[in-house]
Amino acid sequence: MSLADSSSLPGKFVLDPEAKREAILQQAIEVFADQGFRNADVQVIADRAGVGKGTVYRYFGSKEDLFWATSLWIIGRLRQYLTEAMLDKAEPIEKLRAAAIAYARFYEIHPKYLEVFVQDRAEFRGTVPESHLEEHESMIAYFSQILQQAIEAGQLRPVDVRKTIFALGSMLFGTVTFGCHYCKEYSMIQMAEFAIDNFLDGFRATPARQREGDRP
Amino acid sequence: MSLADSSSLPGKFVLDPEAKREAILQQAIEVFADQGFRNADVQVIADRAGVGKGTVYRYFGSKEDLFWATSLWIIGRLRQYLTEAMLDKAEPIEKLRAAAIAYARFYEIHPKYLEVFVQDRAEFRGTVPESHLEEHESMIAYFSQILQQAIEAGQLRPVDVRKTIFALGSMLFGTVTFGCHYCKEYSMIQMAEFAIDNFLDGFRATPARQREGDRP
Amino acid sequence: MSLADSSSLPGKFVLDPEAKREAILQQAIEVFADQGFRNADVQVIADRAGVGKGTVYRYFGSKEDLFWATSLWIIGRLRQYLTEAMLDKAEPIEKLRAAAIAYARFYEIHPKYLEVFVQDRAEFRGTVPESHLEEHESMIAYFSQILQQAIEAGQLRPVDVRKTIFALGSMLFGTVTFGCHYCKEYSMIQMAEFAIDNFLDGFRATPARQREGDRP
Amino acid sequence: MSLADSSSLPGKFVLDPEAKREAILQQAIEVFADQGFRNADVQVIADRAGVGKGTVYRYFGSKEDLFWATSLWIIGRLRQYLTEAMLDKAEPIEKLRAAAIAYARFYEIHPKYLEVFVQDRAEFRGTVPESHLEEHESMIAYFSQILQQAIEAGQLRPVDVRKTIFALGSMLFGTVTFGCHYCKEYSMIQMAEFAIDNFLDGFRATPARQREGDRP
DNA sequence: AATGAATGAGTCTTCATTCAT
DNA sequence: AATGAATGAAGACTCATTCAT
Repeated sequence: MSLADSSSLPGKFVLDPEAKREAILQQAIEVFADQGFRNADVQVIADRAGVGKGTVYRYFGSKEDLFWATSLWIIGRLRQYLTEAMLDKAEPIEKLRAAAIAYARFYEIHPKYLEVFVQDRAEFRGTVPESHLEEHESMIAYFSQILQQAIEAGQLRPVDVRKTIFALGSMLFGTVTFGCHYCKEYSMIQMAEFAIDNFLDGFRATPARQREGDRP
Repeated sequence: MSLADSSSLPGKFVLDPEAKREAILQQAIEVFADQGFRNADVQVIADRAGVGKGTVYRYFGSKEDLFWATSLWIIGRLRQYLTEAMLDKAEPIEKLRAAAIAYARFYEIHPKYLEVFVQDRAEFRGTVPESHLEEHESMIAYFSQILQQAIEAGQLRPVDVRKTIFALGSMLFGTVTFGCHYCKEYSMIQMAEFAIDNFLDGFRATPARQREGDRP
Repeated sequence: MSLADSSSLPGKFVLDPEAKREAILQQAIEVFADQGFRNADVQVIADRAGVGKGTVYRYFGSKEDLFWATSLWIIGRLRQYLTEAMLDKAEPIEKLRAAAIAYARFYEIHPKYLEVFVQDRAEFRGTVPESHLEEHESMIAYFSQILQQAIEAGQLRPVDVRKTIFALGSMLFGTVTFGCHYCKEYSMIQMAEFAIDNFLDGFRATPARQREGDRP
Repeated sequence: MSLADSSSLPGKFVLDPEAKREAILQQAIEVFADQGFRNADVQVIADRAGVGKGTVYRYFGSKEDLFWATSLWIIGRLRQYLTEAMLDKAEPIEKLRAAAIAYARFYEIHPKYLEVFVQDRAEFRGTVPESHLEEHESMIAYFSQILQQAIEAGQLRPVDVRKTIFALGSMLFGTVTFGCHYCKEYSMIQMAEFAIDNFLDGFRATPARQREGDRP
């Protein structure tokens, strides 16, 4: 081992590019969440990530691109979290319910991610990048499929699938961003549970009142 | 009427203070909606309102206070709009439905107001002024009262009123901000109608399926 | 007496022009002293004087002219104060001594005046108005005359009168502005007494050591 | 020497940080002296120093800090100048006299420095930074020591050392700032020489009249 | 004469981005 | 590849002065 091989020396860690990229991303989330996109200072992100300012630009191109990257990263994590939450659910309708509650839990666990998400909506109205739309369409397609299964299994009425998924997504978005912004009496999860149950009730093939007590 | 009565002469209108305040406010809404709060330039607002920059500061104190003023003005208009939409409805449940749809229609007619609303949530997480909270609580109380009446009239199940109002508000907020941001296939109004109907169905004392066709 | 004769009604005093001018001047001194010339806000002066901003401009023309007016007013007061301090002194040399100590006492009693004086020197290096120079020359002439008398009376050596008066003025100015800015251990008056006594000693026809104890 | 060694090429000089800092400082002195602190525009300082405005802020933090830096720099130069002026003087009393005249010469050579000094007193009455007070106390201590030696050597009467040093400093400050502001007939140096000689005379153990002609 | 609303030129300060090392 | 010094455009806010009432 030569003296130049500093990567294995303690004290000053030399990160590989991927780890460096990840470090910048994580700090960017923190700073964007705390300060808002416009208020955030790239220098602060660089400092917290332990890299030079130029490196942030080398890796992400611009402050805006960095923001999109954080946003996309969060969406990826959300997708993964929702997927895992549905793993042990057999019934399509239970998958939807589990996903909805996981959605709230995700942002309850990571409130910073929520702030980034809100920034996303507020700052960049007409300029969502292609990658985001694709990711979004992909999730819609995924949940539409599950909803379709629920309908085909006779669990839900034959509703307009796309419209219903949008309504569900909107409701959840509203619940975590708005409801819990003004309402401190209930947690996001409580509100989401309340919302999804009523939501599903409205669409059930078998009216709710006849299923009284069929959930734990 | 003498020639000196310049206030009625065309060309250069001399606005009274209230009209000037209103003009600034309207332009502020436009600019905040188009550029976002941080991006907005007070000079631009002043120019569009036809006043000096100093006048904007004279009337509103600071850029932030100007923003709060626009935000509060919009909430006032929304409240008025919702109130009018419920005027000719007799049944509590019909009032809620009418208000929900009016909520969407309000932002569909005034998309700029929606952008300001979103800015509100994104920019000022922990710093909402007292006046806003009061206004908000006031609206919650008002709709809670209607919901209570619906319950007492036996039209809705005896749900947790406050929780339900929060859920309703969250759903509507989500519908107008998020749903229609990504979904261009349906109008806000269509989505809101879809959402409110299902929402109410979930809470009806008489299960939805037994009321098939009871709405026009 | 008609009802319109409001000047004699209690509650809201209507000042005659001279009193109003005086009120503005006094408040200007306070504000210039507290904030410095550049930092001072004419609006604040107007408010404190209980007049409109326009009135300040009507009476004094500009902020700078107002400053000169305050400065000149203070010099006038100083002159009067020094004159009174010399009234009961018979000997020329005692007059000079009394004036020097009164100079310090004047600024010790009115520290705000001192601040204005310092502003004067700092802000307007090359732009002293004619009226100030005249006032200044007038005081120099006055004290030169006294000094001349002291020389003719054989109390002081035949020094260059003008030079000596400048030296005396400089020393006193330095004592009140600088010495007492950094030195909190002695009052302006103590420092001025110490300074003037030594100053005069240097110029006495009869060497100081031979007059030991001839002052109380 | 390669062509790439651009630092020695004429035309566009690339200054090292210390030289750049110095350039900004020098221009700041000029501008503060000419315009006064409040009136000075940081942009002008930057332009004259040949750097970007941001660079000024990078080096000095704020306009006020820049001012303190110039002020401190000048004090440092003054101290050095006084020290050199005393080098070839053996007698304590001659050291004091040399320092006093050097004090005047310093400001006569660098009138801009004087203006900065006056700004210092006028603008920042109660907010002198610690570094300035330390510097000041250090100089007082230094001259007090010399004065003490003069007393112990029997050249001066046993006066209150601290008080006398303050009186001397005040007199010199007054001489350069005030005297020479109004009096154009004598140079600072002439006035200071006149003042210090009389000042010392007042404190001599041997009365002045007995030493007639002992100075050139 | 008195007022104070309106104005806009003037300034400090920040920070995204670049680029020489 | 990595850095961080340098930049200058941008923008909030102030306040002396004016002038219509």
